[in-house]
Amino acid sequence: MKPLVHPSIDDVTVEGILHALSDPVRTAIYLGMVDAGCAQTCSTFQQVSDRAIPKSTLSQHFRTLREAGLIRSERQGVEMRNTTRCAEIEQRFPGLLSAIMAAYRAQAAKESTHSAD
Amino acid sequence: MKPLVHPSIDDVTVEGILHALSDPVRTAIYLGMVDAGCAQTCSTFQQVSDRAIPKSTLSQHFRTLREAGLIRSERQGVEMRNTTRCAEIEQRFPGLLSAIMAAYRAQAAKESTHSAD
DNA sequence: TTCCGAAGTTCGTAAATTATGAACTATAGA
DNA sequence: TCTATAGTTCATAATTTACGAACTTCGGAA
Repeated sequence: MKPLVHPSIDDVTVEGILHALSDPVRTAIYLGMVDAGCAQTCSTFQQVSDRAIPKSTLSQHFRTLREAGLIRSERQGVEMRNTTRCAEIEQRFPGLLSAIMAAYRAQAAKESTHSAD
Repeated sequence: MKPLVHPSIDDVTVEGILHALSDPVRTAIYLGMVDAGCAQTCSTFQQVSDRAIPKSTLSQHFRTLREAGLIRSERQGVEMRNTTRCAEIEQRFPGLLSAIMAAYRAQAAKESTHSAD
């Protein structure tokens, strides 16, 4: 297996971050990791919003998040511990991640309200 | 020609915005419009960062921005007047656009510094 | 040790997106 | 009415993404 690639924070790009977070599955994964506040394994997310994601697809999504610089993955025994790189990104692009996450949360809140109209 | 489609602000999604702005050409267009502070035509952007963009491609990029809800386009004679929908989006997703634009500007600033290292 | 199962990755191919040239539409002005 | 300009649409090539099947690793039995 190839070693994991993590871009240095200076190589992280805005377009990479936006692209990674423009996919609802990856966003669900990322938000889940942020909410958990601690390392998460891939298999934690096999089920995303009522939909079962094939593990090969899930693996690619984690790779996208990793290569965009959003998360850090470390092999630990047979599984993978994933943590967010929020702090580094906050330093490089202040306010970016929190604005995106707030927007997603606002959208989710609105959607759930909607069905009760 | 088909009439132009503009989503209502309530149908604008975060993923749509992030996807639209994860492309460097579209971002350059959008930032250009914001900087100009007034309506811009498509042809203003035929040249984006040293690269000539075919007009069919440019047309698609404008469509993507329009359908994501980022801009409003109105036919005016033979040309198209494009304006941003910043204010509406700011209301729906406070801070999102300004954080993204600030991040892009920070990145551009760093890149131009870089060559002078 | 050797074997087995769990967790992920990689590869090949199908499906979906995107880019772009060529042809077309609409409008202003001569 | 003719022509040039600004932009759109369409067809197709190129790129990206999804996912099943096969593979790799590691941990824990037996």
